[in-house]
Amino acid sequence: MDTLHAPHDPLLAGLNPEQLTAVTWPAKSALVLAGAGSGKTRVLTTRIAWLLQTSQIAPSGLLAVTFTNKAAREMQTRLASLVPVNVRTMWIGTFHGLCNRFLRTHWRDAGLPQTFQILDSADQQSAIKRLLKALELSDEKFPPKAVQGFINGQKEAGVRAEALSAHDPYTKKLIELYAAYDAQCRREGVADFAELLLRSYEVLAANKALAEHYRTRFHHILVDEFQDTNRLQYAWLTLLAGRDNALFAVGDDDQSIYAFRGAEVGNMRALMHDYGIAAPIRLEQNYRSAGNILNAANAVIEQNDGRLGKNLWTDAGEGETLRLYEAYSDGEEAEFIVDEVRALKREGLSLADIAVLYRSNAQSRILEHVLVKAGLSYRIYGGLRFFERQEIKHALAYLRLMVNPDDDNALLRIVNVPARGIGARSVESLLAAGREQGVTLWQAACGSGTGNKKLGTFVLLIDRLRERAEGLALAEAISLAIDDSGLRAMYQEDKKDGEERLANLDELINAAAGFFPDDPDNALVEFLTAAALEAGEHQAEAGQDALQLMTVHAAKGLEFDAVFVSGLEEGLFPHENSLADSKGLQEERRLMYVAMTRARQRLYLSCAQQRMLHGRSSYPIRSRFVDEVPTELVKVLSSRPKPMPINQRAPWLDAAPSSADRNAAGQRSADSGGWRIGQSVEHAKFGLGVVINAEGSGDDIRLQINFAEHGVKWLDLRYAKLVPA
DNA sequence: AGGGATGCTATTTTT
DNA sequence: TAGCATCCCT
Repeated sequence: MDTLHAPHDPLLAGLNPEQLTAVTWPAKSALVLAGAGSGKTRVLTTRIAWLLQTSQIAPSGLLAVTFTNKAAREMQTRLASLVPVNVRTMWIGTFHGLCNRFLRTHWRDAGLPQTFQILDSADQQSAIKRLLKALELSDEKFPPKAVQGFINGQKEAGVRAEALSAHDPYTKKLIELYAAYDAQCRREGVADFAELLLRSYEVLAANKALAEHYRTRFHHILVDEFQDTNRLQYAWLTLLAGRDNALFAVGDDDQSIYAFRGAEVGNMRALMHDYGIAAPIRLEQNYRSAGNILNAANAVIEQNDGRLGKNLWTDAGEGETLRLYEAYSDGEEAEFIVDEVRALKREGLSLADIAVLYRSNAQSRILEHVLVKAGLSYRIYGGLRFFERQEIKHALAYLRLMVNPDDDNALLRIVNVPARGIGARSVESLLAAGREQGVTLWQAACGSGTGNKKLGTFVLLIDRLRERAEGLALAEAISLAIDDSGLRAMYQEDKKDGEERLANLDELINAAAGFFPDDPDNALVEFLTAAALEAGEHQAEAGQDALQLMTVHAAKGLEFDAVFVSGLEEGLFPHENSLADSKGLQEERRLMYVAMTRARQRLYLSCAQQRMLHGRSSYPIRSRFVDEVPTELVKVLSSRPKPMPINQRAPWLDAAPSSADRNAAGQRSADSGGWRIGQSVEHAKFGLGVVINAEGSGDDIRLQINFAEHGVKWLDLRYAKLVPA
């Protein structure tokens, strides 16, 4: 590194000049354009450490915000290794985590119950469904997801229902729904994710003294992944920063891949404008990837416009060229990848250092299929997380009810789980009672008195649980709830997957035993909050060495020795839903950029000429992104002919026997009676090819096949020996 | 209360 | 194609 400029302070040793500039930036706002693999996290944590070490700020005077819990944890861990501070007491966390902390302190100002509970997306959706039912609106006309999107979108723009107006009746109704939903949440003492942010913002905006208090406190505000902030988050940050505090934002506009959920890359320019930042500090030296990979990625991202501008470089040499493989079919693409992974493994790479990336989750299926066949261990990111499991949600619902009985979502979830004779009609009348009296279901259940004996027993159960949990350690309280609610017994009866669910419930008790609350008297509320804000790892650690499979989105922030970017086809990557406007396409290109910059040494690009999509064969063309990579950086591993365009299908093909469907799905079948256009086949003499046309019927069928080595031929099925390939 | 039939849809996802 | 949600029936 640059020893000439590096001061003697060991904290700063080894930083390159740009990193050093960023770390030792004076107490004023800055935007750091941090390219992939440029040491972003290091800069962020080292700056905090430097500010502390040089006594420019006390640990309490600093606010550091990230998007994910993982990033927050990493920052805390690394900071703790640099300077002797208690990172737990510092305001380092996610936007939502910090807002939650704020609201737990200022719950009165925020008009929330002290024990308010947090709705995750699924909870929010069921709350909305319930609301739609209560208002007798068809979820045909008002799809819960759309309503949810509307509400969250407005909240993330900082807009309440009262501030909205519309002329068309549909939007009017949506606004009404938004208002009714918020009223419902208030009644039940719950807050959704966006609400945490908006409410915090509003409390600060409405309370000058409080805002001033925090502004006097937080002289340095640091933000990670700034390109992912939404409007509300930016407003919240600027509110806290005021005029005098330093807003130190780190981000990369080229890695902005979350516009679809409200991220505003424009916040980067806004920050420069609003805080008089003349130019961003650019971190362009990359410590991750070989030169060829960087040059390829640079060439692709250059096709975008409106960039702040950045060019990654490395002094580590060119490394290997990229490899491109064009397969006949999705199945053959998967086989290629698996073969190649095996070869890499033989060369000494461990599977955990290899990743297969794809644009959409559905693509993992075929890869899994081939991996299982090959006996390679793999790990797929995505899917159900721990706190999203049914049995965990059930258990948490009991706990939530103990803490806040007005939580209707929680009550509805478990009022009859396990079955206690409170069926649909009892629930209906309870809902009706609540609606009539304008109270929560719990209040209605208590009020009904002798009306429903079974409901009374349920109320008693919850009350007794609450009393008995008093004074118990967290893990014991949870264990008690699981036992006395009957959940444990219920899963003991369940032959199907009861065993696994019981194991998960025990895991929940374990998690509670290892949970250290800030305030022991408030352990249960804190635990429930943590469960909502941090739903857990995406999948249990596979433990052993396993190939990593994930979407490109999930790969952001990670790196691997070898990376396969698969399914590089028009319509898939870039995805067809993004092709309508250039904004969408440019986000897809950033996605490609993210994918490519995950690789340290070797980068494979692959695509297929035939792919099953929504149950049909499609014949995509190779992604434009592949062609945006300079050819001299790519070694083409295969160049096989594309199937001819299909102008007309033979009528009999559309009524193909079921065996044809199975063949088309990529499974080998002993019965090779049916063939499909686009299907890969193998011929003893001509080798591999693709069916491109057909004629005849019954015994007299002729197929036109495009062979890789021998070109296009017509074959008579009566004589030709063909096998699916 | 749960299982089977039916129908619809089909990116990306953290908190 | 397949996964799901919903509905209807037992």
